[in-house]
Amino acid sequence: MKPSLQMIAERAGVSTATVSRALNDRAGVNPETREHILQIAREMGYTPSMAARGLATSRTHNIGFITYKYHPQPITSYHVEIAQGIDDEAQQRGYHVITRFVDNAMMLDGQRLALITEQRIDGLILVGPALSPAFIIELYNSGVPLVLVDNMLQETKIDAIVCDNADGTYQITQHLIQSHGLRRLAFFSGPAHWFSSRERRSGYERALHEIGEAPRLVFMDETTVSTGYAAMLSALEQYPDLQGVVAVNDATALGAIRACKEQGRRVPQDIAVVGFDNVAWGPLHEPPLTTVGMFKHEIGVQAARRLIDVIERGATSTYQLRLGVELIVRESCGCPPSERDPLGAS
Amino acid sequence: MKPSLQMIAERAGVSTATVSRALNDRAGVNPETREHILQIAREMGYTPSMAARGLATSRTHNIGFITYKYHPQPITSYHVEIAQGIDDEAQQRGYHVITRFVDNAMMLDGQRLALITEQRIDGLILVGPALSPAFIIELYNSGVPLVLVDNMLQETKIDAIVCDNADGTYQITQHLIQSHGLRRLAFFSGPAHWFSSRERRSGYERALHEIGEAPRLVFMDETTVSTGYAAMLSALEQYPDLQGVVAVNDATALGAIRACKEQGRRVPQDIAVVGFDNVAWGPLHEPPLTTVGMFKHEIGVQAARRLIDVIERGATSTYQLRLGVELIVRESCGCPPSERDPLGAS
DNA sequence: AAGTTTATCGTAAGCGCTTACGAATATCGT
DNA sequence: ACGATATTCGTAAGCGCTTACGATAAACTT
Repeated sequence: MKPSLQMIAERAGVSTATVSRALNDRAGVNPETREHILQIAREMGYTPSMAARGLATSRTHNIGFITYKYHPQPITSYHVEIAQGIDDEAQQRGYHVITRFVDNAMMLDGQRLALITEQRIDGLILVGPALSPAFIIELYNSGVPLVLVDNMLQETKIDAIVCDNADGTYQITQHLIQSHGLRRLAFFSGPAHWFSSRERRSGYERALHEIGEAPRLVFMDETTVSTGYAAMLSALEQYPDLQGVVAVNDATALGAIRACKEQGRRVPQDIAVVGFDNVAWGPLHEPPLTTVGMFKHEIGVQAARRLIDVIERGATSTYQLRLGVELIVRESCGCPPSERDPLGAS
Repeated sequence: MKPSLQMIAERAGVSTATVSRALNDRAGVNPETREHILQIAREMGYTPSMAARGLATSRTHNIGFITYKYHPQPITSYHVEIAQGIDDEAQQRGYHVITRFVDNAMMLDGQRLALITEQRIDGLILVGPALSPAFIIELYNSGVPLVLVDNMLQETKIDAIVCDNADGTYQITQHLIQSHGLRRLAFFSGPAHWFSSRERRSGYERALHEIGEAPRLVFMDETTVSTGYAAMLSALEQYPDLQGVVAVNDATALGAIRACKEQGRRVPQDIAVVGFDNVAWGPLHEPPLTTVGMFKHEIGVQAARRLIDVIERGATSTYQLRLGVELIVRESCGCPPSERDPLGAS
């Protein structure tokens, strides 16, 4: 029989109210009796029933982690790392995370998430640029605390944690320009309505603008290996004198490189290709991928931290955090092999 | 104000008991009143509060998904695909999944999971071979329904969903033997106490035994790119006449290939290397990786299905399901390039 | 010393649901 | 037509916790 507040109260010779106060560190209980109660609770191995506490307080100590159900599977461990960051912070603060993958059908026509209507969660973290704005806004309007990750709805005032996408592409484009003397560079962009695509594109454009070069854009409706492959074929045709490609992410960069190889263009000698995300297999690829890394674990931690803060203390103003990124130079940009970390992190 | 059972009862002019019965499809309510009640519930957009229901029934409709917090990040999307399978099945049956990453510290000395003591979940799915048997057994003894994935405790009678590891390595080893005429093959094994390592090793050994060849084993204490790399160096030294390597998973296969390249051994011409897992970047590697694929999504679905069955109907006998695997022939075994699916799935 | 504040703790209601039990009514047998 | 059985539904208790409120006692005031 699992010990209840009731049982502890009897054993300690006090009322359940006092036990509750003692256990929750609330004022109004004598230090001695408090200690006594805690002692007994410890002995009996007491842990509160979250259902009961939730019913009484209408707080669950659960947070939702919503992400898009990519199909096919993306090639990255992106979500896992963010999820770990979230879980680390959540665990530390006594929360638990419920994961839900949503697809397009579920985002349609006001499908309220069961998570919300059943009051299973105190707040939600929405990850990725593929979640539709309509869906996000509807969740927002339902009143649950919300934090966006890797996405931002500019018009609204929804909290968001993103990495500095523009700075990332700016840095990596500059690297191609300054370290390798390349000028005729294309950008392979994802859907224009994706936040990260837009931002990454802007960083690339700024770098090109600074040297007075016209941007060369290729748009893809997804950001996978195959769309990267197709984009490269189209780019080679459209811009015969192309010197390099800044891809919106690593998966498309990889597809692009594959296309180059098949077309007899050597990477990086004939054409440089760089990505964004720093996926785990980047160092193992041939050539090893030059890319921009984001601190995924940290992003998760920050998202959870903000969400829990809002849940517990309420929100005053909007919180939109932009975390820095790191340029990761390997060989696909034209740099020589490096000694350090030839196998990557894992 | 969120509609409650109470409010529906008033509107319908019946008691809450009747509403509850109607909503839960229980017997003892007139078809007409039932329809009337359902109608009103629909109009008011009613969804039950899980906290209240949970308190009354001591069932949460939450299941836990516990996995090891690998560090560094593994190079595979393994967990994500399984998680999606689990979530798909869970969602369909009205369950939600709480994910928790555990590390060695948390598995130590009888740390009861808060998930259990706080009664947040009705059952648990434990994924991966890295969770310690002591930890698993303790959870098991606490009485929560349990399903193991990619792991199995032979002595106990804990439910498990695994893939046919032995058959996988048997098939792939046979492929090296029969299609490529190789005989002097090594197996790179993970920790011997890992279930999947043991099984995979046994398939390899069976294939070698059939041709009367002695097994060549190299043990690694982890199964990462770097341990694969180190294992290859050691194998080349130990077995100068080595013709091929069956690696316990793709990450180690990749590390092994990297080592070969650095040692001036061509893969697959001088030495064949094959893996297990069919990670997403396999087709993009040079050479494209020959490997064994498991149906990760299906594994997740089956695990969730079994778990929920046990939760709802109780367990009679042990359920240990072994799902088939598929041999995926690419080029690292020595086969010629294939036309189909050059970019892989994504 | 009487009134005022403060600390401690119990009483009891309530969170939103489920469910045993019994009452009322309807259906069936003969 | 009368008792026996089945169906429908309300009453009320209870799940394990929190919390407003009030009672009591202790510690201050001037």
